[in-house]
Amino acid sequence: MKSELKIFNTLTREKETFVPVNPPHVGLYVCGPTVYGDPHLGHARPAITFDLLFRYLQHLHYKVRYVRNITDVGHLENDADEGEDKIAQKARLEQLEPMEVVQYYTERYHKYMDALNVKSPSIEPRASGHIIEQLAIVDSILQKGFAYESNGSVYFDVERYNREHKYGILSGRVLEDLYSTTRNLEGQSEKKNSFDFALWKKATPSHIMRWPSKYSDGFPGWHLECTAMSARYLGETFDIHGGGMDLLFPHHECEIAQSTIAHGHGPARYWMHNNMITINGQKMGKSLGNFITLEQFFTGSHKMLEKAWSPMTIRFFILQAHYRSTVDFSNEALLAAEKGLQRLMEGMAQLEKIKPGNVSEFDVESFKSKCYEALNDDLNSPILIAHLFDAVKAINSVAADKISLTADDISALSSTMHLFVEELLGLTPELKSETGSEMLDGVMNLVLKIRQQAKSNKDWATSDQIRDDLNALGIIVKDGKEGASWEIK
RNA sequence: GGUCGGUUGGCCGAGUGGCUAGGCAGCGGUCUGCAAAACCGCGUACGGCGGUUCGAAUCCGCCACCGACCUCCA
Repeated sequence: MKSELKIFNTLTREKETFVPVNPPHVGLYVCGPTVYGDPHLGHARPAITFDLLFRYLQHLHYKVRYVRNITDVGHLENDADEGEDKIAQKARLEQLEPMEVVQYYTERYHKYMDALNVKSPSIEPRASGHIIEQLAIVDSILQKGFAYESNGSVYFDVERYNREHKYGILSGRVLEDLYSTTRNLEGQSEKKNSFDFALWKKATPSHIMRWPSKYSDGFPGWHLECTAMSARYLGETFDIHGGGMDLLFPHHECEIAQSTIAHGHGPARYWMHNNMITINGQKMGKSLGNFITLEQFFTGSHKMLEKAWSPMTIRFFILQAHYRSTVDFSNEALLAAEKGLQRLMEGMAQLEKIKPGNVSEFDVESFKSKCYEALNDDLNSPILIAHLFDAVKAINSVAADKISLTADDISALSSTMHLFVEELLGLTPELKSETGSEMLDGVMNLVLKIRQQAKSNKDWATSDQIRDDLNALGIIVKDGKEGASWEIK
């Protein structure tokens, strides 16, 4: 039941059974961030999507090498191959060495990915550390006649490529259409066609980030880094290439073209793309100025946020939608996610406390199979979560003495829940109180004991005062069959 | 304009040609000294118009609206 993972391959637009090139090894490459700004909600989506994939593949006993790059050079700010390098621009504006910018935002990115419980990839290579590999690919493509030099820069000849291979197989673009739809921008005279893309760019005198090459002192084109680094660490053919849908064209299309010339074939067998996060139905994007950083989410410091949202709430919110659907942000939706997550985590905690019975009235095996089926079906996390809630309902019913479960089944359910909730979905209980929990436990037990005594004496005034005052302090008292329990809001 | 995708009950969000998605919110009930929590039950939704079919939210066509990509963005 664990086998038969199906994933939607953008290349074929169909769900395909996943078969690795060299089992048990799996090569996974995901386009990482360009580190020139604080990580925002948009960064969380691919990170969490492919984190789930990474975790699941490992669970299936694949030996996964997960490469997620850090783009620290070559990503231009503006129009096609003419703008300022993003890192360089930020460095200029803040009067920093470009690598200071890179260092700072890389650390910020790591910090917030950790908070979201996103596992580190196996390798996190930087574009600037692979200039030699990138230049080798430039040479190779140039030698084979699919690129041309122009004023110290080297451009990929898309028209020539299209004559022998098909340009647009991933995105469904037709080159003829691009003639009319690609913008003709100022200063593109270096290129034969506007849709040609840079493999190597000659640096202007003011450009700080530059490396020597036989073409010019310059820097690599943006699309090249992924081709160079994926080939270096995963080989020229690897299993899965992932990224956001917005990278589908032109970035991934260009990668395929480069790779096809340099290596004789496209880089990956399966292409996976996560959809966008929207705010009020519109894509969240830097250029639109409507993005909310993760820090703002976690602290609530953004005018659109009604309150702070915890990392696990964000993670759960994202996992509650399928990765290929857009997910629309709103405070209301986040509140629903927060409460839902709480219910799930309380169910997990309740599971450790319930008492076994003689019979089982919840089919744990069938539940487990359904959970696997959900993930096997193109990582359908919302369906998985729906099944998890069915289990929570069963757990609560046992706690309420409505149904019963045998000790064996409780144990099996417990390991299944931990597997799917914590290990695979990566949802962990959040520490609500950081200090003095042992002492607090003792104090609370005392307080609740006194309240119980008051209740026994029908001294409702005292018992209610304890409850209400605790509530005002942020501690919720819950009365149950086995006595009262408490938790911090 | 071109290409692609979407339109599901108050909100979010799955989905298969006929069988309850799930969460949040709401309503009724059980439990409770009261409340909270928990449990039980309820709403009978699928953009519009046609078509295929015994039967369609699910297949086809047209229309409307929304979005993404076509320029950097996860």
